[in-house]
Amino acid sequence: MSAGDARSRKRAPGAAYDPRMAERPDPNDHPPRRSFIERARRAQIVEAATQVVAELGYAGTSLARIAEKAEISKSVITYHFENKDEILRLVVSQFFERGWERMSGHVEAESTASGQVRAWIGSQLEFYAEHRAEFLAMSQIMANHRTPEGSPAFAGELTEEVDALTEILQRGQRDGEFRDFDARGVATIILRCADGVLGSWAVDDSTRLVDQIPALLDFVDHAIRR
Amino acid sequence: MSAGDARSRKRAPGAAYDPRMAERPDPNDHPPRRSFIERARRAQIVEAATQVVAELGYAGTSLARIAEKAEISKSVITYHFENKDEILRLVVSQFFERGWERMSGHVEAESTASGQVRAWIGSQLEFYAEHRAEFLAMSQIMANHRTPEGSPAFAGELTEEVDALTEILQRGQRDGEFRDFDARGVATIILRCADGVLGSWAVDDSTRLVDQIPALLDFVDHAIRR
DNA sequence: CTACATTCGGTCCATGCGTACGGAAAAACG
DNA sequence: CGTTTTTCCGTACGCATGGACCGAATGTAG
Repeated sequence: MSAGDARSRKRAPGAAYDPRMAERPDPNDHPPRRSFIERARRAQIVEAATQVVAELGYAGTSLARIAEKAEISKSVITYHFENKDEILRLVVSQFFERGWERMSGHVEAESTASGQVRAWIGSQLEFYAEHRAEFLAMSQIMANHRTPEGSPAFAGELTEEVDALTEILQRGQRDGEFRDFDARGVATIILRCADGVLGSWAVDDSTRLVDQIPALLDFVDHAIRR
Repeated sequence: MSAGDARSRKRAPGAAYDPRMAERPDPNDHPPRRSFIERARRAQIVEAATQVVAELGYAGTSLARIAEKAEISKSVITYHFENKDEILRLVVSQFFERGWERMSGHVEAESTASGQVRAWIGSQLEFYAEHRAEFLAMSQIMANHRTPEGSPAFAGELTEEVDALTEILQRGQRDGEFRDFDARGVATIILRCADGVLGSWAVDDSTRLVDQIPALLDFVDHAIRR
Protein backbone atom coordinates (compact mmCIF):
# COMPACT_ATOMS: atom_id res chain seq x y z
CA MET A 1 0.00 0.00 0.00
CA SER A 2 2.26 2.76 1.24
CA ALA A 3 4.97 3.26 -1.31
CA GLY A 4 8.40 2.38 -0.02
CA ASP A 5 7.68 0.37 3.08
CA ALA A 6 9.83 -2.61 2.23
CA ARG A 7 11.42 -1.58 -1.03
CA SER A 8 14.42 -3.61 -2.04
CA ARG A 9 16.37 -0.35 -2.59
CA LYS A 10 18.66 -1.18 -5.48
CA ARG A 11 22.25 -0.50 -4.40
CA ALA A 12 21.97 2.71 -2.52
CA PRO A 13 25.02 4.91 -3.12
CA GLY A 14 24.47 6.48 0.26
CA ALA A 15 22.90 4.61 3.13
CA ALA A 16 19.17 4.18 3.17
CA TYR A 17 17.45 7.40 4.21
CA ASP A 18 17.68 7.98 7.91
CA PRO A 19 15.72 10.97 9.18
CA ARG A 20 18.37 11.64 11.79
CA MET A 21 20.86 12.30 9.03
CA ALA A 22 18.95 15.42 8.15
CA GLU A 23 19.83 16.90 11.50
CA ARG A 24 23.36 15.60 11.80
CA PRO A 25 24.88 15.97 8.35
CA ASP A 26 28.28 16.14 9.99
CA PRO A 27 29.36 12.52 10.02
CA ASN A 28 32.28 12.62 12.37
CA ASP A 29 31.23 9.46 14.09
CA HIS A 30 30.20 7.74 10.87
CA PRO A 31 33.08 8.35 8.47
CA PRO A 32 31.86 10.05 5.30
CA ARG A 33 30.62 7.17 3.26
CA ARG A 34 29.86 9.46 0.34
CA SER A 35 32.21 9.61 -2.62
CA PHE A 36 33.52 12.87 -4.02
CA ILE A 37 31.15 12.83 -6.95
CA GLU A 38 28.23 12.04 -4.76
CA ARG A 39 28.91 14.90 -2.37
CA ALA A 40 29.26 17.27 -5.32
CA ARG A 41 26.04 16.05 -6.89
CA ARG A 42 24.10 16.24 -3.68
CA ALA A 43 25.27 19.79 -3.10
CA GLN A 44 24.43 20.72 -6.68
CA ILE A 45 20.97 19.24 -6.44
CA VAL A 46 20.18 20.83 -3.09
CA GLU A 47 21.33 24.15 -4.53
CA ALA A 48 19.13 23.75 -7.60
CA ALA A 49 16.17 22.73 -5.46
CA THR A 50 16.66 25.85 -3.35
CA GLN A 51 16.49 28.06 -6.40
CA VAL A 52 13.45 26.35 -7.83
CA VAL A 53 11.49 26.57 -4.59
CA ALA A 54 12.43 30.22 -4.22
CA GLU A 55 11.29 31.04 -7.74
CA LEU A 56 8.30 28.80 -8.28
CA GLY A 57 7.15 28.14 -4.75
CA TYR A 58 6.66 24.90 -2.94
CA ALA A 59 3.81 23.67 -5.08
CA GLY A 60 5.65 24.51 -8.27
CA THR A 61 8.67 22.46 -7.34
CA SER A 62 9.03 19.11 -9.04
CA LEU A 63 11.93 16.79 -9.60
CA ALA A 64 11.66 17.57 -13.28
CA ARG A 65 12.18 21.27 -12.69
CA ILE A 66 15.02 20.71 -10.27
CA ALA A 67 16.69 18.53 -12.88
CA GLU A 68 16.11 21.18 -15.52
CA LYS A 69 17.63 23.86 -13.30
CA ALA A 70 20.65 21.69 -12.58
CA GLU A 71 20.88 20.66 -16.22
CA ILE A 72 20.91 16.99 -15.42
CA SER A 73 18.49 14.19 -15.98
CA LYS A 74 15.72 13.54 -13.52
CA SER A 75 17.02 10.15 -12.55
CA VAL A 76 20.32 11.57 -11.37
CA ILE A 77 18.30 13.01 -8.55
CA THR A 78 16.55 9.82 -7.61
CA TYR A 79 19.88 8.05 -7.82
CA HIS A 80 21.58 10.27 -5.26
CA PHE A 81 18.59 10.92 -3.02
CA GLU A 82 16.09 8.61 -1.49
CA ASN A 83 13.19 10.87 -2.36
CA LYS A 84 12.05 14.44 -2.67
CA ASP A 85 11.45 14.75 1.03
CA GLU A 86 15.14 14.19 1.79
CA ILE A 87 16.14 17.03 -0.52
CA LEU A 88 13.70 19.52 0.94
CA ARG A 89 14.70 18.66 4.50
CA LEU A 90 18.31 19.30 3.59
CA VAL A 91 17.48 22.68 2.12
CA VAL A 92 15.92 23.68 5.43
CA SER A 93 18.39 22.11 7.84
CA GLN A 94 21.49 23.37 6.06
CA PHE A 95 20.15 26.91 6.02
CA PHE A 96 19.28 26.76 9.70
CA GLU A 97 22.63 25.37 10.61
CA ARG A 98 24.57 28.09 8.86
CA GLY A 99 22.30 30.83 10.15
CA TRP A 100 22.50 29.64 13.71
CA GLU A 101 26.26 29.40 13.53
CA ARG A 102 26.53 32.99 12.37
CA MET A 103 24.00 34.28 14.88
CA SER A 104 25.34 32.56 17.96
CA GLY A 105 28.75 34.04 17.30
CA HIS A 106 27.40 37.58 17.22
CA VAL A 107 25.22 37.06 20.27
CA GLU A 108 27.96 35.60 22.43
CA ALA A 109 30.22 38.50 21.58
CA GLU A 110 27.85 40.85 23.41
CA SER A 111 27.92 41.28 27.15
CA THR A 112 24.67 43.11 27.97
CA ALA A 113 21.28 41.53 27.50
CA SER A 114 20.02 44.34 25.31
CA GLY A 115 23.14 44.05 23.20
CA GLN A 116 22.49 40.37 22.78
CA VAL A 117 18.92 40.96 21.72
CA ARG A 118 20.06 43.50 19.16
CA ALA A 119 22.78 41.16 17.96
CA TRP A 120 20.30 38.33 17.70
CA ILE A 121 17.78 40.14 15.56
CA GLY A 122 20.33 42.12 13.62
CA SER A 123 22.57 39.24 12.65
CA GLN A 124 19.64 37.01 11.85
CA LEU A 125 18.12 39.52 9.49
CA GLU A 126 21.46 40.36 7.96
CA PHE A 127 22.09 36.72 7.27
CA TYR A 128 18.73 36.34 5.62
CA ALA A 129 19.25 39.50 3.60
CA GLU A 130 22.43 38.02 2.21
CA HIS A 131 20.74 34.75 1.31
CA ARG A 132 17.40 35.72 -0.09
CA ALA A 133 16.81 32.65 -2.24
CA GLU A 134 17.71 30.30 0.57
CA PHE A 135 15.45 32.19 2.91
CA LEU A 136 12.53 32.11 0.52
CA ALA A 137 12.99 28.41 -0.08
CA MET A 138 13.27 27.69 3.62
CA SER A 139 10.10 29.56 4.52
CA GLN A 140 8.18 28.02 1.62
CA ILE A 141 9.17 24.55 2.74
CA MET A 142 8.56 25.23 6.42
CA ALA A 143 5.11 26.56 5.68
CA ASN A 144 4.07 23.83 3.31
CA HIS A 145 5.92 20.61 3.84
CA ARG A 146 3.74 18.01 5.47
CA THR A 147 4.06 14.49 6.69
CA PRO A 148 2.24 11.87 4.62
CA GLU A 149 -0.54 12.12 7.19
CA GLY A 150 -1.01 15.80 6.48
CA SER A 151 0.38 17.47 9.59
CA PRO A 152 3.10 20.12 9.24
CA ALA A 153 6.56 18.57 9.08
CA PHE A 154 8.48 21.37 10.75
CA ALA A 155 6.23 22.22 13.65
CA GLY A 156 8.49 22.25 16.69
CA GLU A 157 11.60 23.82 15.21
CA LEU A 158 11.03 27.15 16.91
CA THR A 159 10.68 26.26 20.55
CA GLU A 160 14.40 26.05 21.18
CA GLU A 161 14.84 29.46 19.64
CA VAL A 162 12.18 30.85 21.95
CA ASP A 163 13.83 29.19 24.92
CA ALA A 164 17.20 30.73 24.20
CA LEU A 165 15.81 34.22 23.76
CA THR A 166 13.66 33.87 26.86
CA GLU A 167 16.77 33.25 28.91
CA ILE A 168 18.40 36.40 27.60
CA LEU A 169 15.32 38.46 28.40
CA GLN A 170 15.12 37.11 31.93
CA ARG A 171 18.75 37.97 32.53
CA GLY A 172 18.07 41.47 31.31
CA GLN A 173 15.19 41.75 33.73
CA ARG A 174 17.32 40.58 36.66
CA ASP A 175 20.02 43.09 35.73
CA GLY A 176 17.47 45.87 35.56
CA GLU A 177 17.92 46.55 31.87
CA PHE A 178 14.40 45.56 30.91
CA ARG A 179 11.03 46.36 32.38
CA ASP A 180 8.75 43.73 33.81
CA PHE A 181 6.94 41.48 31.37
CA ASP A 182 6.28 37.85 30.65
CA ALA A 183 9.63 36.86 29.21
CA ARG A 184 8.49 33.87 27.26
CA GLY A 185 5.55 35.66 25.70
CA VAL A 186 7.67 38.62 24.72
CA ALA A 187 10.37 36.32 23.32
CA THR A 188 7.78 34.78 21.07
CA ILE A 189 6.55 38.18 20.02
CA ILE A 190 10.03 39.45 19.22
CA LEU A 191 10.94 36.45 17.13
CA ARG A 192 7.64 36.59 15.33
CA CYS A 193 8.11 40.27 14.79
CA ALA A 194 11.30 39.55 12.92
CA ASP A 195 9.55 36.83 10.97
CA GLY A 196 6.87 39.30 10.07
CA VAL A 197 9.27 41.86 8.69
CA LEU A 198 10.90 39.08 6.76
CA GLY A 199 7.49 38.14 5.42
CA SER A 200 6.93 41.52 3.88
CA TRP A 201 10.40 41.37 2.38
CA ALA A 202 9.63 37.94 1.02
CA VAL A 203 6.74 39.12 -1.10
CA ASP A 204 8.32 42.40 -2.08
CA ASP A 205 12.05 42.57 -2.55
CA SER A 206 11.89 46.30 -3.21
CA THR A 207 11.78 46.87 0.54
CA ARG A 208 15.45 46.92 1.35
CA LEU A 209 15.61 44.64 4.31
CA VAL A 210 18.87 46.00 5.70
CA ASP A 211 17.32 49.47 5.86
CA GLN A 212 14.47 48.16 8.00
CA ILE A 213 16.74 46.52 10.53
CA PRO A 214 17.59 49.65 12.56
CA ALA A 215 13.93 50.59 12.76
CA LEU A 216 13.04 47.16 14.03
CA LEU A 217 15.87 47.17 16.55
CA ASP A 218 14.69 50.54 17.82
CA PHE A 219 11.14 49.34 17.99
CA VAL A 220 12.05 46.31 20.06
CA ASP A 221 14.38 48.34 22.23
CA HIS A 222 11.69 50.80 23.21
CA ALA A 223 9.26 47.98 23.80
CA ILE A 224 11.30 46.07 26.35
CA ARG A 225 13.63 48.61 27.94
CA ARG A 226 12.83 49.84 31.41
CA MET B 1 -1.47 27.63 -26.20
CA SER B 2 -2.85 28.88 -22.92
CA ALA B 3 -5.70 26.64 -21.94
CA GLY B 4 -9.03 28.39 -21.87
CA ASP B 5 -8.40 31.46 -23.94
CA ALA B 6 -11.39 31.09 -26.21
CA ARG B 7 -13.21 28.15 -24.72
CA SER B 8 -16.78 27.80 -25.81
CA ARG B 9 -17.91 27.55 -22.18
CA LYS B 10 -20.88 25.20 -22.39
CA ARG B 11 -23.91 26.91 -20.85
CA ALA B 12 -22.50 28.73 -17.90
CA PRO B 13 -24.99 28.88 -15.03
CA GLY B 14 -23.41 32.07 -13.87
CA ALA B 15 -21.81 34.45 -16.30
CA ALA B 16 -18.41 33.63 -17.64
CA TYR B 17 -15.77 34.15 -15.00
CA ASP B 18 -15.11 37.79 -14.37
CA PRO B 19 -12.24 38.48 -11.98
CA ARG B 20 -14.02 41.54 -10.70
CA MET B 21 -16.76 39.32 -9.35
CA ALA B 22 -14.31 37.93 -6.86
CA GLU B 23 -14.00 41.35 -5.28
CA ARG B 24 -17.60 42.39 -5.55
CA PRO B 25 -19.62 39.35 -4.56
CA ASP B 26 -22.46 41.68 -3.66
CA PRO B 27 -24.32 42.09 -6.93
CA ASN B 28 -26.57 44.99 -6.14
CA ASP B 29 -25.96 46.70 -9.41
CA HIS B 30 -26.11 43.50 -11.37
CA PRO B 31 -29.24 41.79 -10.08
CA PRO B 32 -28.28 38.45 -8.54
CA ARG B 33 -28.13 36.24 -11.53
CA ARG B 34 -27.44 33.26 -9.32
CA SER B 35 -30.29 30.95 -8.41
CA PHE B 36 -30.99 29.93 -4.86
CA ILE B 37 -29.42 26.53 -5.34
CA GLU B 38 -26.41 28.00 -6.96
CA ARG B 39 -25.75 30.43 -4.18
CA ALA B 40 -26.13 27.67 -1.62
CA ARG B 41 -23.78 25.38 -3.54
CA ARG B 42 -21.16 28.04 -3.98
CA ALA B 43 -21.23 28.85 -0.28
CA GLN B 44 -21.04 25.17 0.58
CA ILE B 45 -18.11 24.59 -1.73
CA VAL B 46 -16.18 27.63 -0.54
CA GLU B 47 -16.73 26.49 3.01
CA ALA B 48 -15.49 22.98 2.23
CA ALA B 49 -12.49 24.35 0.39
CA THR B 50 -11.64 26.48 3.43
CA GLN B 51 -11.64 23.45 5.68
CA VAL B 52 -9.57 21.34 3.32
CA VAL B 53 -6.92 24.02 2.88
CA ALA B 54 -6.78 24.55 6.63
CA GLU B 55 -6.33 20.86 7.31
CA LEU B 56 -4.23 19.62 4.43
CA GLY B 57 -2.47 22.77 3.34
CA TYR B 58 -2.41 24.46 -0.03
CA ALA B 59 -0.54 21.72 -1.82
CA GLY B 60 -2.81 19.05 -0.41
CA THR B 61 -5.94 20.73 -1.65
CA SER B 62 -7.54 19.22 -4.72
CA LEU B 63 -10.99 19.43 -6.21
CA ALA B 64 -11.41 15.78 -5.38
CA ARG B 65 -10.80 16.40 -1.69
CA ILE B 66 -13.02 19.44 -1.61
CA ALA B 67 -15.77 17.36 -3.15
CA GLU B 68 -15.18 14.61 -0.63
CA LYS B 69 -15.36 17.08 2.26
CA ALA B 70 -18.59 18.57 0.91
CA GLU B 71 -19.93 15.10 0.16
CA ILE B 72 -20.70 15.92 -3.41
CA SER B 73 -19.27 14.85 -6.71
CA LYS B 74 -16.32 16.62 -8.22
CA SER B 75 -18.22 17.91 -11.20
CA VAL B 76 -20.63 19.81 -9.01
CA ILE B 77 -17.67 22.01 -8.25
CA THR B 78 -16.61 22.52 -11.82
CA TYR B 79 -20.20 23.16 -12.74
CA HIS B 80 -20.66 26.00 -10.26
CA PHE B 81 -17.17 27.43 -10.49
CA GLU B 82 -15.02 28.28 -13.43
CA ASN B 83 -11.94 26.71 -11.90
CA LYS B 84 -10.03 26.12 -8.71
CA ASP B 85 -8.55 29.59 -8.81
CA GLU B 86 -11.95 31.22 -8.49
CA ILE B 87 -12.74 29.21 -5.37
CA LEU B 88 -9.46 30.01 -3.64
CA ARG B 89 -9.78 33.71 -4.42
CA LEU B 90 -13.23 33.67 -2.86
CA VAL B 91 -11.94 32.03 0.29
CA VAL B 92 -9.45 34.85 0.69
CA SER B 93 -11.60 37.80 -0.34
CA GLN B 94 -14.60 36.80 1.73
CA PHE B 95 -12.46 36.41 4.82
CA PHE B 96 -10.80 39.77 4.27
CA GLU B 97 -14.09 41.47 3.69
CA ARG B 98 -15.62 40.21 6.91
CA GLY B 99 -12.49 40.89 8.91
CA TRP B 100 -12.14 44.42 7.62
CA GLU B 101 -15.78 45.15 8.34
CA ARG B 102 -15.39 44.05 11.93
CA MET B 103 -12.10 45.87 12.43
CA SER B 104 -13.03 49.19 10.92
CA GLY B 105 -16.01 49.38 13.24
CA HIS B 106 -13.88 48.96 16.33
CA VAL B 107 -11.24 51.38 15.11
CA GLU B 108 -13.64 54.15 14.26
CA ALA B 109 -15.22 53.88 17.69
CA GLU B 110 -11.96 55.07 19.27
CA SER B 111 -10.98 58.70 19.46
CA THR B 112 -7.28 58.66 20.38
CA ALA B 113 -4.64 57.37 18.04
CA SER B 114 -3.27 54.91 20.57
CA GLY B 115 -6.78 53.66 21.17
CA GLN B 116 -7.20 53.11 17.47
CA VAL B 117 -3.97 51.18 17.23
CA ARG B 118 -5.04 48.98 20.12
CA ALA B 119 -8.47 48.52 18.60
CA TRP B 120 -6.91 47.66 15.27
CA ILE B 121 -4.63 44.94 16.50
CA GLY B 122 -6.98 43.69 19.15
CA SER B 123 -10.05 43.32 16.99
CA GLN B 124 -8.05 41.85 14.15
CA LEU B 125 -6.56 39.15 16.32
CA GLU B 126 -9.86 38.49 18.03
CA PHE B 127 -11.50 38.00 14.70
CA TYR B 128 -8.84 35.58 13.60
CA ALA B 129 -9.02 33.71 16.89
CA GLU B 130 -12.70 33.17 16.30
CA HIS B 131 -12.16 31.90 12.76
CA ARG B 132 -9.10 29.72 12.97
CA ALA B 133 -9.83 27.52 9.96
CA GLU B 134 -10.61 30.49 7.75
CA PHE B 135 -7.45 32.21 8.90
CA LEU B 136 -5.29 29.16 8.22
CA ALA B 137 -6.80 28.74 4.80
CA MET B 138 -6.35 32.41 3.99
CA SER B 139 -2.71 32.49 4.97
CA GLN B 140 -1.98 29.24 3.15
CA ILE B 141 -3.51 30.58 -0.01
CA MET B 142 -1.91 34.00 0.29
CA ALA B 143 1.50 32.43 0.76
CA ASN B 144 1.23 29.90 -2.02
CA HIS B 145 -1.18 30.91 -4.70
CA ARG B 146 0.60 31.93 -7.86
CA THR B 147 -0.29 33.24 -11.24
CA PRO B 148 0.22 30.81 -14.11
CA GLU B 149 3.52 32.58 -14.70
CA GLY B 150 4.74 31.74 -11.22
CA SER B 151 4.62 35.07 -9.41
CA PRO B 152 2.64 35.39 -6.17
CA ALA B 153 -1.02 36.14 -6.81
CA PHE B 154 -1.74 38.18 -3.69
CA ALA B 155 1.29 40.43 -3.56
CA GLY B 156 -0.15 43.92 -3.14
CA GLU B 157 -3.04 43.19 -0.80
CA LEU B 158 -1.27 44.67 2.20
CA THR B 159 -0.28 48.12 1.03
CA GLU B 160 -3.68 49.64 1.72
CA GLU B 161 -3.60 48.22 5.20
CA VAL B 162 -0.20 49.79 5.77
CA ASP B 163 -1.44 53.11 4.40
CA ALA B 164 -4.38 53.21 6.76
CA LEU B 165 -2.30 52.42 9.82
CA THR B 166 0.38 54.90 8.77
CA GLU B 167 -2.19 57.65 8.82
CA ILE B 168 -3.24 56.78 12.36
CA LEU B 169 0.37 56.76 13.53
CA GLN B 170 1.08 60.13 11.98
CA ARG B 171 -1.96 61.61 13.67
CA GLY B 172 -0.71 60.24 16.96
CA GLN B 173 2.64 61.85 16.38
CA ARG B 174 1.07 65.23 15.62
CA ASP B 175 -1.04 64.98 18.76
CA GLY B 176 2.01 64.16 20.83
CA GLU B 177 0.85 60.70 21.79
CA PHE B 178 3.66 58.90 20.02
CA ARG B 179 7.38 59.43 19.88
CA ASP B 180 9.20 60.27 16.70
CA PHE B 181 9.72 57.47 14.20
CA ASP B 182 9.24 56.64 10.55
CA ALA B 183 5.48 56.11 10.52
CA ARG B 184 5.32 53.96 7.47
CA GLY B 185 8.15 51.71 8.55
CA VAL B 186 6.67 51.25 11.99
CA ALA B 187 3.23 50.62 10.53
CA THR B 188 4.70 47.80 8.51
CA ILE B 189 6.46 46.44 11.56
CA ILE B 190 3.34 46.53 13.70
CA LEU B 191 1.22 44.78 11.13
CA ARG B 192 3.90 42.19 10.54
CA CYS B 193 4.26 41.77 14.26
CA ALA B 194 0.63 40.77 14.45
CA ASP B 195 1.10 38.46 11.50
CA GLY B 196 4.04 36.89 13.26
CA VAL B 197 2.12 36.15 16.43
CA LEU B 198 -0.60 34.70 14.26
CA GLY B 199 2.03 32.57 12.58
CA SER B 200 3.04 30.91 15.80
CA TRP B 201 -0.60 30.32 16.59
CA ALA B 202 -1.08 28.85 13.15
CA VAL B 203 1.41 26.05 13.68
CA ASP B 204 0.54 25.47 17.30
CA ASP B 205 -3.03 25.94 18.40
CA SER B 206 -2.11 25.23 22.01
CA THR B 207 -0.97 28.83 22.36
CA ARG B 208 -4.20 30.54 23.29
CA LEU B 209 -4.19 33.47 20.94
CA VAL B 210 -6.56 35.61 22.98
CA ASP B 211 -4.20 35.36 25.94
CA GLN B 212 -1.34 36.74 23.87
CA ILE B 213 -3.27 39.77 22.70
CA PRO B 214 -2.78 41.91 25.81
CA ALA B 215 0.93 41.17 25.80
CA LEU B 216 1.21 42.22 22.20
CA LEU B 217 -0.83 45.38 22.78
CA ASP B 218 1.44 46.29 25.66
CA PHE B 219 4.51 45.56 23.61
CA VAL B 220 3.41 47.81 20.80
CA ASP B 221 2.26 50.47 23.20
CA HIS B 222 5.65 50.73 24.85
CA ALA B 223 7.36 50.70 21.49
CA ILE B 224 5.58 53.70 20.01
CA ARG B 225 4.46 55.81 22.95
CA ARG B 226 6.37 58.98 23.68
C1' DC C 1 38.70 -6.87 -20.28
C1' DT C 2 36.22 -6.86 -15.89
C1' DA C 3 33.88 -4.66 -12.16
C1' DC C 4 31.78 -1.00 -10.43
C1' DA C 5 29.87 3.78 -10.34
C1' DT C 6 27.24 7.04 -12.64
C1' DT C 7 24.00 8.83 -16.03
C1' DC C 8 20.32 8.77 -19.38
C1' DG C 9 16.04 7.86 -21.69
C1' DG C 10 11.94 5.89 -21.08
C1' DT C 11 8.20 3.33 -18.41
C1' DC C 12 4.83 2.83 -14.73
C1' DC C 13 1.29 4.21 -11.79
C1' DA C 14 -1.10 7.59 -9.14
C1' DT C 15 -3.12 12.03 -8.98
C1' DG C 16 -4.78 16.43 -10.70
C1' DC C 17 -7.85 19.55 -13.38
C1' DG C 18 -11.18 19.96 -16.51
C1' DT C 19 -14.72 18.00 -19.96
C1' DA C 20 -18.50 15.01 -22.11
C1' DC C 21 -22.56 13.10 -21.65
C1' DG C 22 -26.62 11.10 -19.87
C1' DG C 23 -30.01 10.96 -16.38
C1' DA C 24 -32.47 12.98 -12.36
C1' DA C 25 -34.76 16.89 -10.47
C1' DA C 26 -37.13 20.98 -10.79
C1' DA C 27 -39.40 24.57 -13.17
C1' DA C 28 -42.22 26.18 -16.92
C1' DC C 29 -45.96 25.35 -19.60
C1' DG C 30 -50.18 23.32 -21.50
C1' DC D 1 -52.09 16.50 -14.15
C1' DG D 2 -48.85 15.52 -17.96
C1' DT D 3 -45.31 17.21 -20.89
C1' DT D 4 -41.46 19.90 -22.18
C1' DT D 5 -37.51 22.55 -21.06
C1' DT D 6 -34.05 24.09 -18.11
C1' DT D 7 -31.18 23.37 -14.31
C1' DC D 8 -28.47 20.46 -11.75
C1' DC D 9 -25.41 16.55 -10.70
C1' DG D 10 -23.00 11.76 -11.06
C1' DT D 11 -20.06 8.54 -13.87
C1' DA D 12 -16.64 8.11 -16.88
C1' DC D 13 -12.99 9.93 -19.51
C1' DG D 14 -8.96 12.89 -21.56
C1' DC D 15 -4.84 14.85 -21.04
C1' DA D 16 -1.04 16.40 -18.41
C1' DT D 17 2.16 16.12 -14.61
C1' DG D 18 4.55 14.11 -10.76
C1' DG D 19 7.45 10.77 -8.24
C1' DA D 20 9.70 6.61 -8.48
C1' DC D 21 11.93 3.12 -10.95
C1' DC D 22 14.39 0.10 -14.53
C1' DG D 23 17.46 -1.37 -18.12
C1' DA D 24 20.78 0.05 -21.04
C1' DA D 25 24.63 3.05 -22.12
C1' DT D 26 28.61 5.46 -20.67
C1' DG D 27 32.40 6.44 -17.83
C1' DT D 28 36.30 4.92 -14.85
C1' DA D 29 39.75 2.28 -12.45
C1' DG D 30 42.46 -1.66 -11.93
